[in-house]
Amino acid sequence: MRQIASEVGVQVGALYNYTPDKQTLLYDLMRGHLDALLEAFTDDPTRKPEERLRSFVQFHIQFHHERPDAVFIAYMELRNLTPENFSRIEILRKTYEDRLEAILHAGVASGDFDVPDTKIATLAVIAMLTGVNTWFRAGGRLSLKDVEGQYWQMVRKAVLAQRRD
Amino acid sequence: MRQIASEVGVQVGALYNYTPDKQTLLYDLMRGHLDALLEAFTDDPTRKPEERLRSFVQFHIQFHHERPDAVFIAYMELRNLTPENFSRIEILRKTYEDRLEAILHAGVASGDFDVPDTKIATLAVIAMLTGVNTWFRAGGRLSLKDVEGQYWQMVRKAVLAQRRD
DNA sequence: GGTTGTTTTGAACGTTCGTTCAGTTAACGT
DNA sequence: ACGTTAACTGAACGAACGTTCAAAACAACC
Repeated sequence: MRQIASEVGVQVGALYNYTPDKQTLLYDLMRGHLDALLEAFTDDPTRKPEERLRSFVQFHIQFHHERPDAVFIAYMELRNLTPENFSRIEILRKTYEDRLEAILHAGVASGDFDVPDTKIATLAVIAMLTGVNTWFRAGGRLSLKDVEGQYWQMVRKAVLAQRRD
Repeated sequence: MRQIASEVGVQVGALYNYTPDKQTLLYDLMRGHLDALLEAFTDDPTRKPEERLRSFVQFHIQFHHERPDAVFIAYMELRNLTPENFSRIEILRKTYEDRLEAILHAGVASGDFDVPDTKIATLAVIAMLTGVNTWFRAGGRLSLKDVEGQYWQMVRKAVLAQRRD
């Protein structure tokens, strides 16, 4: 709390005009992040599953890249939530996962995708995409667009139904 | 330190017969985990890249599943290392990544795999596999063998050179 | 059984932490 | 200019933290 106050340029007591306590502040930060995530994501169920998945991959990478601090907190501070707040955050996270799973499910139903278990594929894809935040920094060898393209190709191939031979 | 002492069944002062300070204890835990990881992993460069990759996937999932606490610490406590210790740990982690990258590189060279950038594919695969630890618990709907199989299929398809049509 | 060496205890130290609050300062409509 | 409301300061509180150390307990060997 003292570090936050100092970076904001205020004494620590002043923070308590904005949050009842530290736990609530942490919860509000995470909640705000996940609300923004769910609000920003758009999906058009009338499009082809492959197009919807491509949109998801691009969206996820871009959204997370723009908010490295929020993403870091949302992952690393989970264990400091009270059980009640943890449950609330998990519900939001699950909601987001369900958006991806719906896409994978549609693709399996249409025969475009082939995965044995859409739930597992969902978690695998999200883990893979979120991993970008741990290493990607703008200004390096590759642009974010390059990275998006490469991850999209890997995700696409991983779930696509293979032509039989 | 008091919590560790209490779970060990000892007073807090006694811990300092085993570690000079808390930072060193944390570093030793991480170091031990990564040493064990590198020691346990085996790779046979004379086998086919696809076989080597399959071994890697299976090994990674199994090894991490057997040590949930060590894995948790190795990821969540990174930020509490001093810069010197952080660098040392990063070197070990990079060494492990290089093992996987060597496999992917061999596969690309032989034409079995097709990825634009083996470094990115390496990070993507590891992030995806390590993600298993965040949700898999024995005794659920799927066995660890099932999970290994499904992740292997996704990884395999993601990096495999596609037949052209 | 006594001696030596190793471990553990129990208590204390100086910091840092989250939080509170009386008192001061700033903001603003009238 | 004044009065009211909102925001911030500065100092304090109790608790928890990492660490130290003299004294006590234990272990191992002759």
